[in-house]
Amino acid sequence: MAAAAGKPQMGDRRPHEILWLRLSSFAPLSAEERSIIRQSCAAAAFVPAGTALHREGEPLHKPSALLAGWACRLRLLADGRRQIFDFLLPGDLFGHPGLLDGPPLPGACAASSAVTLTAVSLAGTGCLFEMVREPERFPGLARAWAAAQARQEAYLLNHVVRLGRQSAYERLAHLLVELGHRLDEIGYPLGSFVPMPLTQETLADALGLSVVHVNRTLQQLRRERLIELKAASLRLIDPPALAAIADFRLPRTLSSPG
Amino acid sequence: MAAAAGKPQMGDRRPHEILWLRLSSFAPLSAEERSIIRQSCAAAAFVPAGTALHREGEPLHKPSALLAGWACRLRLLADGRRQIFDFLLPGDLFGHPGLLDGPPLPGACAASSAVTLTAVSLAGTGCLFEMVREPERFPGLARAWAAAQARQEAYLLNHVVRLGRQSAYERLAHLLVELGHRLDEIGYPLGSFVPMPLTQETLADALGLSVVHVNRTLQQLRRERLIELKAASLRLIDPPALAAIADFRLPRTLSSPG
DNA sequence: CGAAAACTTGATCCGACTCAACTATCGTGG
DNA sequence: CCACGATAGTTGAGTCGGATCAAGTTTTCG
Repeated sequence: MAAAAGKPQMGDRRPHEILWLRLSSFAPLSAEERSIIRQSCAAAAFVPAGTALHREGEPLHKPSALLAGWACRLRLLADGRRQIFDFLLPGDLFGHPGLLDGPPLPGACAASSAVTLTAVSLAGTGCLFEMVREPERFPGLARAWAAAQARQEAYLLNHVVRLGRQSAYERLAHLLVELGHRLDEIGYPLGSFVPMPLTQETLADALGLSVVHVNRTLQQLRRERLIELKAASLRLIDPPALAAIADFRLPRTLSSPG
Repeated sequence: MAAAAGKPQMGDRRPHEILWLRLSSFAPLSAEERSIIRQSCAAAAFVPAGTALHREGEPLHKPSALLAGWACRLRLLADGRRQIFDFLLPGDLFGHPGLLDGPPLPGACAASSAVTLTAVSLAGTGCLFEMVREPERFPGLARAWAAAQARQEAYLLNHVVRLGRQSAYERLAHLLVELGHRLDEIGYPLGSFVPMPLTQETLADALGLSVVHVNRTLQQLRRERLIELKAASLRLIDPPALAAIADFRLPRTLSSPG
């Protein structure tokens, strides 16, 4: 499949390009840093859908980056209920412990599991992450990393708002707009058809709803011509309207001209 | 022993001790680092209840530490709904941007507001935080900081689980056990009476419930002799039972012998 | 001591869940 | 290429947890 025909821009370019583009959108990177990134992506690992990347409570190994495919972080309750914390898209980093300090925090354990939702390709956890530990030598990488972190936390806060204070209708609108913006950042323009590999059950586990209710709510969004969703493909027909419904706010984590 | 009579252990010691104890529970600190902490706490600022520490979208200033009193991070929706993300207790750090990288991430804005829930005393945002930016020189401080961060994220994940997949009864049990453990760490033994300055409305805004329902659910917990709650004082009568009800897991973020 | 804030209580309503089919789509092997 | 089972999506009926509305009552504090 690889290219999937209709996909615009750099949906799935050379593995290292997605990571390069993503990180350099957070902070300017030197040529040396760029070459480190390329090197780190050279040995990308392929992982099938439904694989656990790490499990809650396990000591966490090296952090890594998603180059292609989707994954999520989640927790399983004792009685089988599932809660998804966030989604990992191409270009996203994960596996960070407390982060970029010297010795890698011994005894630190993952507070969540991570599972692939589609087939996925992972950056080799090689030199790249040793580098991040030397912020003086690689200031660009270190800053990009920290900014990506901050961004992810902002998304987590969005998620808390959805779960705590929004209706099913608002939650779905909010999440879909958020994903739309994230996909926009990695080359799928907002308002066009973008890949949406999440099943309704996955959406339900993320949004704290039942599958049945996710289904009905999606239909409502379709009926109102706010979204188009078929196969594994989503189009936000009216992003501003969706954002208004959901009280969605772009994370102004950093950069951004004005 | 400063004040307040009935409070056990080091509930409210000299300001710098709480921060010292807290941070050194995360990583061993050198004498030099300790003196930095003391210095930073010397100029503690007093802030009354109900004060905004910072607002969403504002560029964030220096990070700081709570030495006494409670605060919370929250977001306000357009229509007045409120969602509380987490609570800040004595010894907690806040105001972290993306964190401890070199130049302080220009353009980074707070993704949440922070408000004091009681009168509060804040560590002077002086030298302490300049120090954290030089991890090579102050490895203990840097690691403690990162660990505290990781811990806070783990609590945020707990919160997502509560909101997404638990009943009102479970949510309250879960939050109360969590607070119990956090208070235990700062000198209020688990199972004893501890300060609980949160109003039912605050609990409601944290747990995504209505005030009325928080009230009824608290009564159920009292009726079942799981908690005792009066005035601004809470006692977890049966922490294991509460933890079982709530499927509560201690964050094993780091250290801890085993 | 009075007013505001916090907490209770009861009645009613509704958003979302559950249960239980049923249909469509997808991948796979015969 | 089709038959098949499996996975994902759809639909309807009935129920319930928690919201809302509308009084109270108590506590706190100036």
